[in-house]
Amino acid sequence: MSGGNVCIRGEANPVQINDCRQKVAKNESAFAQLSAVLSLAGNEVRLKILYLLEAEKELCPCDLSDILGMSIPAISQHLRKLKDGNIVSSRKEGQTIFYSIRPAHLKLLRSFFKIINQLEAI
Amino acid sequence: MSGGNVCIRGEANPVQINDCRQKVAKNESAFAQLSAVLSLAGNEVRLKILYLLEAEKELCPCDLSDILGMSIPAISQHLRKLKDGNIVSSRKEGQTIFYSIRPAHLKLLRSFFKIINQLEAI
DNA sequence: TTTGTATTTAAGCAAATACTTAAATACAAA
DNA sequence: TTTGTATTTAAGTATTTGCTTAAATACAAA
Repeated sequence: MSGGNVCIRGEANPVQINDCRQKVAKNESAFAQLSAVLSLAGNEVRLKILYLLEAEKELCPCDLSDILGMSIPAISQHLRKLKDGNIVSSRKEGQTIFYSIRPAHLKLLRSFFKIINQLEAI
Repeated sequence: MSGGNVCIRGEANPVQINDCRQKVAKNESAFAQLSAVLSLAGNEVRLKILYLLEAEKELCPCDLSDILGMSIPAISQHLRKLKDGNIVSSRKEGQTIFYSIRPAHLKLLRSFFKIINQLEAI
């Protein structure tokens, strides 16, 4: 399916359409990368986890389970997705595993947390 | 399920846990609102649609279908989700319906587009 | 009115999500 | 070694998602 639904209407601008196609093509990889991060942060539980990790520097699955009132496996599976997406990293101390946000993602995530704190104020 | 998984380990700090619980409770509505927007933008097709709407001010489903090489109903259903989420609005001109980004969301979305344009540069 | 265009809606379906419970790891402590 | 703690993994399941095709709207033009 491609180019089969072109509108007949006069206003449709072939130059504009082509320009748009190129914009999309040029940023294909950027769209994939960013949408992956946004969809991870777009889950309410994971957004809370990230917010808490930023506030507390690091937390373990057990603490998160306790704070959010969710089962340990549920939390662990969310953390796995965040780790697979390279948004968080982990370190081991004894039998406890501490998760924290990867510095590379802090800037984007902080813009989200700022919005959360602003919404709270309303 | 609540408070049933408290870790036994010594480092677990009851004060910190309680502090976190309050932070989450205080922002409950903000988490719901923001995660809704992020999950809408977290779909690759919708992220492209939003990017194009910002660049072109407004576009119709037919144009978007043509640009993105997707069926009209598929595009229409994405636009409906964005409209239900109050991220875009529409105006009618003849038989064409033009969609555009609601000003209230432009600031957040522009921070995404900025990242896309930066990723492109790499 | 009849015909055609732009769009939405509905129904169906395969794949992805987000949980559950139970079992498996890894390792510290007794 | 045995026991217990923190965590992950696996399997099962209900729900959601994102497309498809076909039908329904809405309305402009002939």
